[in-house]
Amino acid sequence: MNKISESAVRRLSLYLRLLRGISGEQELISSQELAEQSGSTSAQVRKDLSLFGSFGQRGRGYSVPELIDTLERILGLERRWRVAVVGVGKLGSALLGYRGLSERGFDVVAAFDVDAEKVGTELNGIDIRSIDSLPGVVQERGVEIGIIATPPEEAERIASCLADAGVSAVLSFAPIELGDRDPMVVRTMDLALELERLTFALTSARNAARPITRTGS
Amino acid sequence: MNKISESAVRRLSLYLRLLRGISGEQELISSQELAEQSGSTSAQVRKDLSLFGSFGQRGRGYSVPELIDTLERILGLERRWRVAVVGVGKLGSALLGYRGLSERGFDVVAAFDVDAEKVGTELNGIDIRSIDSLPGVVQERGVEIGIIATPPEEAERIASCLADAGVSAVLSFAPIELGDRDPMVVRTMDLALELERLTFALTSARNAARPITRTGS
DNA sequence: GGTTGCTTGTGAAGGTTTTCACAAGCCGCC
DNA sequence: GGCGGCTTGTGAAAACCTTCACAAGCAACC
Repeated sequence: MNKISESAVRRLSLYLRLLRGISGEQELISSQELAEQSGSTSAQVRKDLSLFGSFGQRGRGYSVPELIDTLERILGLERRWRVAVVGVGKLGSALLGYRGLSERGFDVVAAFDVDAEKVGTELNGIDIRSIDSLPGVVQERGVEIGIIATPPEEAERIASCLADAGVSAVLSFAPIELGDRDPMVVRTMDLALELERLTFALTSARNAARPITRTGS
Repeated sequence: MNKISESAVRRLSLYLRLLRGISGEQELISSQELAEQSGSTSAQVRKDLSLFGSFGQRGRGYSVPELIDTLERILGLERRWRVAVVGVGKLGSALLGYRGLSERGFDVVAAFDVDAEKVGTELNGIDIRSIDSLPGVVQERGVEIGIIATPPEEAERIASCLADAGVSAVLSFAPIELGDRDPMVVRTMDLALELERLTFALTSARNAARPITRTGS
């Protein structure tokens, strides 16, 4: 199979989310409609889907339930995934209670923290365990994906720990670059970086008028 | 000025974060070093920077402090930005207490919620106000960026409300598509969508072997 | 059954981003 | 001052992604 671009995958996820939202209300959907809802173009939608096969009916459009099934299959969502949250600070706690995860097929089955005060307590039905017990718990509960919500200083160590424990993928909220740990897939979400993309957009019009020059002498 | 791609902006933010991390330890850095740390290539680094001018010294590399200044200028970070958090649930509370924001130049100066129980209380030094008072507070405190951390049902209304109040940009955590509200810049962070990118990566090798076919008859 | 209207799937064209490769330029040393 | 080692900045090439445009195919209606 050809390599699928990151942007295509992102759009496929988006289509799926939109389709689930209209499921039941509508039997068929055209690439045009899906394009409007996703802020894309109908050609793009068709191209994205055609990367994986032919799912539509010419003259009619795509069957909503079938397309949902297909996209779930493509994205690996025909089953649920077991997730562990590492770092039960404010962000970690928020994630433990986030319904949006289980609604989309992700079950948080474990939580870890270094803080001895937290270890042993329970939050949203998940017992908080110490980092030391991570390898054992990951194996027992079949954790496949880790979410790192620790301070940045610890993220590197936690990533190694998760990799050693056999976790396949990690989503990190720590604003540091985590080195590759093949075959574990790592992705970082940096909130401030996303805000910086906004400030760039807000500022770039102004910069266009007065080009950036070096500071100092 | 030529249009700058989203991916270039993302990388520039990343370079800046890395440079700040080594500031003081090192006077000069080569595109090669920056590439290694950011998981890119030296040619890419040089191209990204050359989009805005010539900041390096041939044979030596880039001055770390100068490059930090330059990147801050490019990204619009030579000044601090005033941010409001809308929705003080678990995620919103986590954001109000997140030091990573102020460290990177973003000051949370206001917080809003619909819950009458929360309105009037204070969290991390920020008073929580009702949504009704949003337009006034936004204007008084000069809020420029909004962060939407409400349930998805409310996100659309809040986005309109922020746009009407004159906020220039919004980062939303609600997993729904927010329509364009020109000239307000809107960006959505969907946690589950990021996890889906991971499950796609984990699954795609398998799918390559047995192509996706339509379900049903 | 033929005609009309609509929508998919897809080669080809067009556009954008990344990579390549090298001249230009800086530094330090002899 | 000239040479050698190193690194930038940048055209050109390659790779990649998006848009275009149209044949192929479905459905409904006469």
